[in-house]
Amino acid sequence: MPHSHEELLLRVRTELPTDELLSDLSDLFKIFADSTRVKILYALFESEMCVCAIAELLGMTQSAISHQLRILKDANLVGNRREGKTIYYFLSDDHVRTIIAQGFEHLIEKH
Amino acid sequence: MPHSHEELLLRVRTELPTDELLSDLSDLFKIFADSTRVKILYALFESEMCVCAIAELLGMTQSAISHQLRILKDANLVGNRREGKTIYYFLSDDHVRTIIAQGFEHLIEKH
DNA sequence: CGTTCATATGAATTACTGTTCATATGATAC
DNA sequence: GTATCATATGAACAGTAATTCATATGAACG
Repeated sequence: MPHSHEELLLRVRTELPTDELLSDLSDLFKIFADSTRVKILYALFESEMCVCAIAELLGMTQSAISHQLRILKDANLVGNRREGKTIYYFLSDDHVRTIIAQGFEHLIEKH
Repeated sequence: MPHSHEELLLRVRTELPTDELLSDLSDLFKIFADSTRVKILYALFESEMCVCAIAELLGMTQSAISHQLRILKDANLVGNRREGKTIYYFLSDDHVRTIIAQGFEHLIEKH
């Protein structure tokens, strides 16, 4: 330590959220940290889609998409409904849009 | 495929950003997808800090913090300045605050 | 010069994560 | 019932990523 930073450390420590909350926060961002999941979410911006349509859109196997949809659903970012044999997935709320849009803005600004 | 979804696929395909852009986007979120990095960024909300102060604050080794700071710097999320032997890190812009705040809002809303 | 302090870095290890493959579930139609 | 279609799931594999350890850089001070 260059010189005593005790006051700073104390102040920052009191302002810092709990480990649990910060861990939850990074867990949330983990979901957006995979391009397949981002593509799925982006696709659902337009319209609800069934699993096989998403798979065809992204050129990936049904299994891979299904695994990712489970992660998105566990995180409450998407919901689904059954219609016969087909299951349609959709965005569960508009927070997803905002978070992704925010990331996009940052990218664009940094060209 | 349950029945023809060709029109939908075509429409979504045209709206979907390029693979490269979506990949960049998930790469950006990857940086927020680790609790150590989120803690570092959150600490820097308050004030610029030297490496050893961050290490002490988080109770981690200097090496671990240094590795993570490099990642944050490569992503242009933090900058640094030297003052003698000490190197101070700081947030490079306010986009970081916005992105993290947005994530927080989502967490809080979902309790 | 050499020593010390603050930080950076490369390699190794461990832990995690995404995809594939094979198989299971679950609904419809016959 | 059986067959088929859409989806889910578990295990295995491969790639990635965070931390540790040892060491290197680089500045200040004697």
